[in-house]
Amino acid sequence: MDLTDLATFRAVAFTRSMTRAAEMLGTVQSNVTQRIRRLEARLGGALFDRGRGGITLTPAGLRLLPYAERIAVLVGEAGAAMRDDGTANGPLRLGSLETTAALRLPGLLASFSKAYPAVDLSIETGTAAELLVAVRAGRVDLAFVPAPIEGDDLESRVVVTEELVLITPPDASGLAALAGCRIKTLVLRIGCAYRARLERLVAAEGGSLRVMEFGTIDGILGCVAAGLGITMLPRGVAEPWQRAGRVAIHALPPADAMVPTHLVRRRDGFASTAVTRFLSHVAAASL
Amino acid sequence: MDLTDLATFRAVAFTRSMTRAAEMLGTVQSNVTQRIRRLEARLGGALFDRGRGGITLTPAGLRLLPYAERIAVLVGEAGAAMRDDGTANGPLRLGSLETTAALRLPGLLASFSKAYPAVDLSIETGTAAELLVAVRAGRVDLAFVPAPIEGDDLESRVVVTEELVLITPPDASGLAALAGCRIKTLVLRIGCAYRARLERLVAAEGGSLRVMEFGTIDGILGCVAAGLGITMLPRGVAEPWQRAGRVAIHALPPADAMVPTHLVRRRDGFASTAVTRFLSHVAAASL
DNA sequence: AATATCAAATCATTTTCCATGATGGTCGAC
DNA sequence: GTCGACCATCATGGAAAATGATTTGATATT
Repeated sequence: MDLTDLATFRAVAFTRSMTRAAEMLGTVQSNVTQRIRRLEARLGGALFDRGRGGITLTPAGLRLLPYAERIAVLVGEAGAAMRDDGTANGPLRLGSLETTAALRLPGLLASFSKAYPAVDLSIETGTAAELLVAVRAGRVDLAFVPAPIEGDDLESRVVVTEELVLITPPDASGLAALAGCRIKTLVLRIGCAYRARLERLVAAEGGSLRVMEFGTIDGILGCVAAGLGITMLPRGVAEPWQRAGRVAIHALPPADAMVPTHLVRRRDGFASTAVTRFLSHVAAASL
Repeated sequence: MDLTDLATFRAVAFTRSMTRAAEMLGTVQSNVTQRIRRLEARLGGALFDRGRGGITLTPAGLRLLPYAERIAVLVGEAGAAMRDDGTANGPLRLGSLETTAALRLPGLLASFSKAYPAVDLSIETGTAAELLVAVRAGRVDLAFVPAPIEGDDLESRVVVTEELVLITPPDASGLAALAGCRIKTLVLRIGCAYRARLERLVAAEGGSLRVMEFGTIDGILGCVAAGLGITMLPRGVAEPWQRAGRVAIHALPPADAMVPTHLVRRRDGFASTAVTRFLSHVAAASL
């Protein structure tokens, strides 16, 4: 079995087309066909059903796919492990919620980057669910996500606890005003972790929600300031806007408000020196 | 990175010689040299120190080796997973203590083999520690080992509890006779799991041990019968010899005597249909 | 010091393998 | 029917791998 064959297999499974897999891999269709056929011959069974309108994985192919993924991840890590010479260098891929990125990371990354200039930091933002997928797939080394983390293949540590607050236009009253109303709420992304909390809270007060999705935090706050709706964000993100008098902040009952942020990583993944250093850097810094 | 390169790397690391690695792989030395050099060039660092009297792994090579092993295991399992069509067939590799193999397995294997004739059973015997290594390395699918099992990468289930008994020549008295004596004991292998118990027991009575190592259970029992020393084995193994009047069996206090035998497997390993069937077969059978 | 020995590196040659582009076949849409 | 999309097949040039012979280097032996 050849690693190139496995990569080809993954590409075909992903695109469900040999032709598209070929261009994804930067090669020609006949090459893909040949590799797949050879792989099938070697393994002694069909991996794809060639049918009308594209090709689909056979049961055997379905069983092989997760192994192909795991092997690909492992091969990538093998190279990283070998290259790691005990000094913190190379890439360090972080994942984070947009709010965490805006609120907590700038100072942290600046000091870490100053301490370890040889590390290439990169940050990917997304919802908690997306980040966990990325960690599991090995696309990011570490991710900051709000609890809870399920699954024993991941290892996590609470690094900071955010206080979520309700954010309204400056003239609105607090939580009580939610009762019975039909309120427009503004969220960052559809899968946003804070959204569920906001929905629960509003529902508990007898209100109901309409949701608007935004791409940026400033966009949300700007619209709240303009009276378009309400939102729920960490206190630190909203405070500058409050001080400017553009929005009002309303504290929530602690049971609803406190969200621990975990720094999570794959348990069986390779912990590069850069990862190790970052973990202790986070532990030493007070976020 | 090529899988063949990784295989040659493993072979060289294992044999600590390119020449011997070559013959292990069925190729020529120059080929091995070239592959290693190419691998080193691609990964950007030396894997071996070519020094006086053979070659040794560099730190980078040491870091790479466990990945090479894991990838090799995974590739093997990938093939098995793909081939598995839901019927129990193909190889099923079991590990067991010699005593368990003699006492518990014959009936079990006979009935399983009759129920699933397409499964190729093979058994490897060794000490508990050796068996756990074999399970972790993927050399065996399932192993029968005495407790305790440590590590959360393994999954185990108690399948039977053995009663260990003290075995002496027919004319000897029981445990009390150990006090203050210097006794020759007979064990199967140096790392034998029962040995530690025997030592503890004798030490508690104020005796001390000299150990003789044997290759077979019958060898041990024969020597005990001949008055050469004492041993400790599961009751079932010794009973035929007792009935023949050749040895005496002395029960031990239950706290020392009862040893649960676990059936253990890798948690993240691929459970072939044959493995699944064997597990339920064991659960159904009364050992 | 000369040399025998052993293992790895190097080199030239043969062989194998692979990517490519062209072509053919099949199925569905129009 | 014909066109378009898609995969299979085939021949070929080129690249990479395996091979056997040779060289280099280190070590032990006398």
